[in-house]
Amino acid sequence: MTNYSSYPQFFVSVDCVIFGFQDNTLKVLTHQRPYDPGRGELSLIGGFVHRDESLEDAANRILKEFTGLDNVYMRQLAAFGEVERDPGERVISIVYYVLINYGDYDEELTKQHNANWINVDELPQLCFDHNKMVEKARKELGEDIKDTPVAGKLLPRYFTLTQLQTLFESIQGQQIDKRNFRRAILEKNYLSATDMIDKQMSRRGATLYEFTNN
Amino acid sequence: MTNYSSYPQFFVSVDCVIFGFQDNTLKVLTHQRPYDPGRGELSLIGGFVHRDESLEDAANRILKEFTGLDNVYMRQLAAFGEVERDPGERVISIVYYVLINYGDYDEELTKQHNANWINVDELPQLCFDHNKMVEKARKELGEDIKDTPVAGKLLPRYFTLTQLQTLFESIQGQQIDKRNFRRAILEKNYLSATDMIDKQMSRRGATLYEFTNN
DNA sequence: TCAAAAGTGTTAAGTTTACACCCATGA
DNA sequence: TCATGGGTGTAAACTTAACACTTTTGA
Repeated sequence: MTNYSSYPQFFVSVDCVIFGFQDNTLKVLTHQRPYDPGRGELSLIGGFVHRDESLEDAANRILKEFTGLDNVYMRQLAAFGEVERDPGERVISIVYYVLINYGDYDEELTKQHNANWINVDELPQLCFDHNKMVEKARKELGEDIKDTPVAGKLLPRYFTLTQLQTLFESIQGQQIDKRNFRRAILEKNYLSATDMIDKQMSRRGATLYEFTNN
Repeated sequence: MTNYSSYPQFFVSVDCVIFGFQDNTLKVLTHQRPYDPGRGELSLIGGFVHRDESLEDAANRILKEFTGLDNVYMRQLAAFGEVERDPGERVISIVYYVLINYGDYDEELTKQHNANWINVDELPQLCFDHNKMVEKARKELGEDIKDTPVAGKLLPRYFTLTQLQTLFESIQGQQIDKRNFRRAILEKNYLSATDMIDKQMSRRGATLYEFTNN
């Protein structure tokens, strides 16, 4: 028979680095921690893992609870397990990074949770080791966006190439040449042009694209 | 006051995918699981996290216990947390991949633990989700070796370029052109030639190299 | 003297970067 | 008609890939 009972057990939480893109800026969803320790400090969206759910299920449940969203793109980033990372009790946290289309989340829910989007480049101090989590997630996202079509997860279904380029620029933190960007991204064949034109940004109007095999 | 006490707690283990390179083959250290569930099945080297140690400390402790080695190169790979991954109890496992020089480990210790090196390409079924762990670790190692000097961790201090190339080939699973390989690896400037010659493999002898800033 | 592994350069193909002007439109 | 963002091609630099012969030496 199994007998692990001489070993210690731990609280296990899931923290989500939820990225959104708005006003040409990469943002992270945070909220004010509603309980001690660290009550009132800024925190990533997280919660404890339940007995009957996998880590990924937990992340999905928490995400749904805070944003109303289902079926969201997420990837596990790392486990954070320093002994004193949570000054209250020993908690081991599994971190996911999550990409959502800014337009999709349920504003009522985020309000209820005191959740707010903060520019990634202007993050204040977050509780515990959450700043490290964001930093790591951002680095990872910067890699992933280069060779997988994840950028689409941060945009509405239809978008212009200029929007997409701005997204890349804000994730990578550097300017990109317009012609080179367009050639490169179109060559990858994840995009298809629609016959719609977006006139929000220019008199001339820009072709709207969408990701195929999203 | 902190009060997490309404949340469940979990056993947390660390599993190590320990890679070694011998006979021109990439190998993984496994052992026979000494307790139920899965007693006698092949398992990665692992153990439970203790209360007062970080995840990385746990990995180091376990590594020392099985191989006698300290200060070993390791990186966290992922957390595995499916509800039923361990058929005995719910256990969340944090996986590290570890690179050691095959010549360095303590053979007495590995014997005591029934540990054995197995060719990565011929792994039989391991217990639980351990095959997945190895697969993921191998993929990761394949990436890391391309742009960081981690290959050195799998080799003795002094080695020939042919040995190094064979190591790359066995990690990447494909042949590499000798001239291109040598040029590329030397350009990276992690290696320095010694004035020693290795005559094990050829009459002529091959220059021994070492990694700088190991 | 020969078998076996070590060592060594060049060319072509492909990829990445840098760079500047015309287009279409609504106000 | 003009201001604004949309759209387009080419050449140079660099990187990667393909390829074959000579060297050294111990048996």
